[in-house]
Amino acid sequence: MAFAMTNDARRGRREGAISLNALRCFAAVVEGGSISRAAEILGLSQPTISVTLTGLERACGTLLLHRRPRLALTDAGQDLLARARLVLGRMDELEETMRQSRDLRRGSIAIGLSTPSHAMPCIAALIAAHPELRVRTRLGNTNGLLEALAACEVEVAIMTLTKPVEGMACTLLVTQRLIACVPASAPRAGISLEQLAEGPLVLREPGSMTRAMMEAAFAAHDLSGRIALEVGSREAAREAVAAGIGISVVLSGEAWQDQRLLAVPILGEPIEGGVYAVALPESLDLPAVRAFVGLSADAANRAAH
Amino acid sequence: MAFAMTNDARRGRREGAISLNALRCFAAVVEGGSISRAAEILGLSQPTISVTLTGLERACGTLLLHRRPRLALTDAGQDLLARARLVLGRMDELEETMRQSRDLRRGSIAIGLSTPSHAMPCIAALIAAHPELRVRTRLGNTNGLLEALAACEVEVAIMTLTKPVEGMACTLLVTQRLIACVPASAPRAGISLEQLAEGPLVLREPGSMTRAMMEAAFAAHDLSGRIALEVGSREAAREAVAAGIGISVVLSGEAWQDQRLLAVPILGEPIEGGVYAVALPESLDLPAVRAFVGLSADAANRAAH
DNA sequence: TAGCTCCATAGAATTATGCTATGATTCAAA
DNA sequence: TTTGAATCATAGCATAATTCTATGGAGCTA
Repeated sequence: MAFAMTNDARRGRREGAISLNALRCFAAVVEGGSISRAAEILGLSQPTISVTLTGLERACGTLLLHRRPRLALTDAGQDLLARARLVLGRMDELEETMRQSRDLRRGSIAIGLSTPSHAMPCIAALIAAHPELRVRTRLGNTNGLLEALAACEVEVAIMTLTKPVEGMACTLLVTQRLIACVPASAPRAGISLEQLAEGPLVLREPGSMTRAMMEAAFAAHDLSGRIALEVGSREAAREAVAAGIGISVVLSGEAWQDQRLLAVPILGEPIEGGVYAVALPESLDLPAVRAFVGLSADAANRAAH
Repeated sequence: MAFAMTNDARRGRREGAISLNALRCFAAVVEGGSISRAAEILGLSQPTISVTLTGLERACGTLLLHRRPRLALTDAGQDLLARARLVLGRMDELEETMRQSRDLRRGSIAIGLSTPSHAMPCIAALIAAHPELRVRTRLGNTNGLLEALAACEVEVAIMTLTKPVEGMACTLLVTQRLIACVPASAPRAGISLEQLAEGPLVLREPGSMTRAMMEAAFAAHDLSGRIALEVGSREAAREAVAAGIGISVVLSGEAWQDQRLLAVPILGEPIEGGVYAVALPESLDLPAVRAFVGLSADAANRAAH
């Protein structure tokens, strides 16, 4: 053998995997026409490109470009270049996609809500700030929404709670008290807990926080409410009261704008609950959830003024 | 703010680039349905996958999959998965392409040759061993081929040299001597250098190694050949001798099978030259060149027996 | 020949990558 | 309820990859 065995044997070894970095270097070298120019383009030092390129050739098991007399792609280099550009192109798209997701210029969020009148301004703020975000909503009572959160059916929910839920990230938006709702045809200035217990009451189903708060208040005073009708929605409750079936309770912020009804305060110690934005702790790593919670808190602060 | 700021702030940081490795982990986790399973698939440990996945989420700036209650892709995760599979697919193709290039199941080689009768068996061996390799040839004299090699117009060449060329990887295949070629109509048993110098001679153009060897031999003996005709190819020389224009010289292995001609030894010290496989040193990193040189040496060894 | 440009190599510092060991959480069965 | 198995996360450490600066050699130009 007359040819030298200097470093050729080492180069011939097939070792290491092909890295994105190496492909980027290679493409830059071809684009720039020289290793030094590639280093400039990539903002790296010239030796870095040189070494990376050598490593790529080792990984490919073949020379990729002749350095003399001027930079020239070999056959395999030509092949590699086309495919490297394919890979890098898809990679750029992928990164752009993630950038859009992070900036909420893409993607979607499912929001649960038990108190639409509180939730809608928050949702409106979200849509205004991120018009390209797809927003879905789901109505339910507190218990149902907590289950939906645990099952990842919604990412975040606006709901009523007496206190933050263990294991959930709960952001208090506003504090509200329960008020009674009576027919306008039988007006009164206020109503005591005892009078409420006598009913007849129109209450929501178990699982509703309004119902739970009411029952807790009765229990604390050794009372038990006489429930005339159990309803599955706020709308049903409104019509029931308007029809004279009984008295209902509702959060102050959710009082109906209805001529047939009258909102009256419950006398004695106020029965208070909070409207919270609730999410799984890890869901706060979703940019859309983080943005929604933040905007909701802002909206609540603005409304407090 | 009611939600904890444990490690969420850290995760929200946008840092680091997205690596192929991370994408492979992510795809494996989705495919396997769990982090542990993904570790199995990839032959890595479970913590490695866990850490890599967290790093990917940090790089993307968003949660990619919910771990509770069961593994579920987020919106961004769904996006990422599709694009990750695109990138990884192109990457697999790229690696397969390089594997084929390395194994000579793809690609091409340009071979220069000055002595077809020596080169063709080598080329035949190359084609037989690697039928999918595209082979091009180019005929020329020694000087022309050396220039073509330097300009990367051919990757390797089979040519005659008196000694290895500096700066080129030269593999000696066989050693041959010059013989004279006279018309069959004027037969003789041998011819001295002096008789040759008297001519009339039919010689190749400058740049031909046969011509250079002849002139060197004349100069060493203080002779100068009388050139009757300068020709640009071996075929022209053959016809010139057959036509009785003069005497020609040729390497022993290149003697013509022609009834009109007679090969006779040159008396005195033999004028020897070697048939070499020549390439740029770095071109030996091309698998096709390496294979061709190896096969050529093998073919020469076999022929020597 | 002198100077300039370009590429390759060496040695050192920083960063990535991957492992083992271990803790925390969840789910199912005793 | 409690225990055990399974799964994921974290910590600490070792190894490998990446990138730098400094320097040498080769080719081109004035």
